[in-house]
Amino acid sequence: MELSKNFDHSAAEQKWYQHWMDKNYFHSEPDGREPYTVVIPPPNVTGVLHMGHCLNNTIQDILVRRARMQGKNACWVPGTDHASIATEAKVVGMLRKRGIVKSSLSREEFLKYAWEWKEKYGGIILQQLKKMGCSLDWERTSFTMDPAYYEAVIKVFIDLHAKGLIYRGKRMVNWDPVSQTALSDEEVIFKEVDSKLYFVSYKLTDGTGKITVATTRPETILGDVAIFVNPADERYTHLVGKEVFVPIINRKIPIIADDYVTTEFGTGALKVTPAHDKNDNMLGAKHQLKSIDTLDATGKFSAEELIDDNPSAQVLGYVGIDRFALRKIMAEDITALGQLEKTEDYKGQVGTSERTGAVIENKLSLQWFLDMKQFLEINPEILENVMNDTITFHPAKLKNTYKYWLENIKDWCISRQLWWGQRIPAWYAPDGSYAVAATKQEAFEKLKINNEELIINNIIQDEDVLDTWFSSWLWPMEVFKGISNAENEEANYYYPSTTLVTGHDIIFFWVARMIMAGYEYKKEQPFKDVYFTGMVRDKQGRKMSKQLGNSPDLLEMIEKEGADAVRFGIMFSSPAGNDLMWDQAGNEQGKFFINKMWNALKLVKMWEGRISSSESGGSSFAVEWFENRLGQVRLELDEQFKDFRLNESLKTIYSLIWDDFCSWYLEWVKPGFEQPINKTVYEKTVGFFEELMQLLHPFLPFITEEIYHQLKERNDDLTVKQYPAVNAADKSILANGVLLKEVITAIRDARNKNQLKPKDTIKLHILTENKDTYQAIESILFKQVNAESVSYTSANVANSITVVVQKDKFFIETTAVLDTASQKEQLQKDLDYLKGFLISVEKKLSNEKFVQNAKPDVIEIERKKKADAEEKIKVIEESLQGISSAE
RNA sequence: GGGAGUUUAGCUCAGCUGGUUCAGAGCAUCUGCCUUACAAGCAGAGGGUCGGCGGUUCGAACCCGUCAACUCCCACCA
Repeated sequence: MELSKNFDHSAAEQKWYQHWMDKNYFHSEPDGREPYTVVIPPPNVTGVLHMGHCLNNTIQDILVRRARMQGKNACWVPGTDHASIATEAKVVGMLRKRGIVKSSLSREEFLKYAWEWKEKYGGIILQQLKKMGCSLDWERTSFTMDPAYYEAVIKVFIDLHAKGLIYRGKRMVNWDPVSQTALSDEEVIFKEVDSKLYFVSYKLTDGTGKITVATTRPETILGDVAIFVNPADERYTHLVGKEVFVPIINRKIPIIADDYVTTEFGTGALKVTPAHDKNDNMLGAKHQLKSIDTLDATGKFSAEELIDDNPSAQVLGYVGIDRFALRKIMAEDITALGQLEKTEDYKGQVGTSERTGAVIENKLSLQWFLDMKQFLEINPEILENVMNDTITFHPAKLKNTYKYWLENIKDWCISRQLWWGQRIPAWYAPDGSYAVAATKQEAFEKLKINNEELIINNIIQDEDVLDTWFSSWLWPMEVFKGISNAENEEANYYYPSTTLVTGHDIIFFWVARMIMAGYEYKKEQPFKDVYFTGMVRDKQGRKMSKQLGNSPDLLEMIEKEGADAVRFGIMFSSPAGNDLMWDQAGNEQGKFFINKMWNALKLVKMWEGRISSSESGGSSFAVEWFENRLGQVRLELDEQFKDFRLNESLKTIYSLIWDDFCSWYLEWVKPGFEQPINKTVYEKTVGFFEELMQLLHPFLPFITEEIYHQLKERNDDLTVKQYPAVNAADKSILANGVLLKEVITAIRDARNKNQLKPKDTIKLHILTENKDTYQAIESILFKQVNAESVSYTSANVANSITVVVQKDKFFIETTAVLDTASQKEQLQKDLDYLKGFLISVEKKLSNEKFVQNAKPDVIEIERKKKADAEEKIKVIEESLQGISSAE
């Protein structure tokens, strides 16, 4: 069958993925083999594939495919995360478009819409992974809100609550006024913003003067409960103990001394609003001050807690005004009172919501927390086993980051004021008491113990759901039902998983917490290696983002350029843990590479029809050399894979195929025009090509499978073909290969420099002490430098171009006019370099301290260098004489 | 404010235990080729004070100190 001019990626991708699926190659069941388990970092169910996923999943696929070909029982589990905030926001947005307001719906109605939405759009991202060629076990697709998974999350909550690790409390939390929910510290992103520092004076109640404070948030003034100064600050010592009026509202508040206050900042006087700031809250608690919240859940002014102050009409006029608008109005109103002394420009950090981008408010709120410190005390392996590499981080530098986080850990706020997610299994009685239980009935039984009158219909479940990460931290266990059905056969076989591949941006969100859950519930690490990928950036170094529009459409790209080319592009430049600058040019290089292999295939297929049964002729050296070269590279690849240096592996294979196989080997065995090819050589060549495809397969699965099948008729598939054992390489053959390449290059260079046309033939004379070596490679040399004859000589050959390689001399006899001057110049240059080199080596060897201190083998190498250099100098000097005498 | 990292060719990066597999790769550039698989190619070539300074050592891209620039993480001094 005639081969197409180019590789048709669309057809191959469709054909082979379907074929692999039909054969069920990606499905895994526990058996006697060693498992190689990878759980996908579940993308958001709302997500679409982007470059980050492309990198991440390509890496996972490479690892999994290689493991599969190494005879391991590879299992790569796909799935999605319910992503409570992100998904709820999407559903709310969708409803708004249809003219439905969330608050008009009951919880059940809302969830019905949410599930509808999930069923419709939820699986898209998984389908997209198929386009990339990912060899996931689709029969194991999981979702963090699957019934069993849901049950597992609830079970864990109840268990941790029973152990006293989960508690409910009124704490200062990060409040997102847009999604109207509490957030964990990790979900808050600090951004630098230009703001203003307002200098506001507060009048002393005794009429003796005023005190001025600096604040960035004048809108919180009505919630002030005190002014603080540093006790050592002489400017204010006389004021401590006095009272001032809060502007506008004229509530009396005290001036208190506390060394928390920095004298250098602003005026050295600090207004304190315990309801709106973590530090203020801490100060308020320390000095037993009350807390007055002046904002509602949406960040609008609320006068509810100001009721004691008999708010004026002016104050009531603020009700319902958004905090940022209020800031301006407040500044104006204080100015009108003559109490705004000045403003200064100020750069400050503002916390924003990771999901909505809204500026976070600190808010005192009743929430559920996980006691992290206690959790870590119970499970010291969480830190220890990362530090001692039981769980190995790649790159290792992230161990520090991990350690620092654990050592400074704060309690994890796990409740969210949302509907989409696992609903907190706590039930409240009308008297405010509550019970944590799996079902309403159980909760009722518990509550009834202390409340005999209680009626079941009067207890109500907590309205909130759990943080998404409180479900995804169970992922490596629960995808095998390791929580909901602990100690089942599959969980025991596949857990702990082998390698986790994820972005370093979720080391705290996810990786650390999976390690926590793993040790708490399985007393075992969740994975052995963690490969952290960097962020994908554009070639200017900017993060890929929707706003910038610098993120290419991955699916469109795959469609156009092929999955293999895209995989090549992203892998070719992605060192572990470092950000990678993605450039379209990488895809081009991938396409060129694929084309190169396709052409090599065409060449080999051309030989198929003219195989000579004669065993004579052909180059046995080329075959032997490539066989050994393959073995050498296989060992190199093993090392690289061990350290997860995947981009280096790809480069190694790339060069092996392009340079060693195509540029050297195929040229060496290529028969003359329309000449037959030796049968053994042909079969070996096909075998080599197969092995190369096998090595490359994890990286570029489609083209390699296609070529594998094109090479000859067969019933097996590359995807599951097992790697052969590696034989130790024969060093002398490899050395001869290096020599041969060097000689060919040097002679070609000499031809180039002497302006010989490619078609001009030459007569080659070799002056060497190792004639045997050259006789083995003579036929290749002959062909590769376009010589009409090769012969051996024991003396310089006059009127020829002289080339020196290692200790051997080559004389190129040609009819073309020779430029002896440039030849001499070149030889002289080499000679000068060698002489300088020799001097440095001799200096080293005559240095007593070197001879004393250096390792014997290093000295031996230096001695050899000296001898080699001396010999080579001699050879070049002779050549120079030869040229001079010929003139 | 604390911590970590980076700095090597025009660009993106390797360089793992200090020593000839140590100054490398790919891309880009230059020269010559439409050579019977491939011009998406072939054959070659040029290009770097290894961020600066100082030190340790027989020997430093590599170890130490220091300065500089950039990046990231953590931390809400209002």
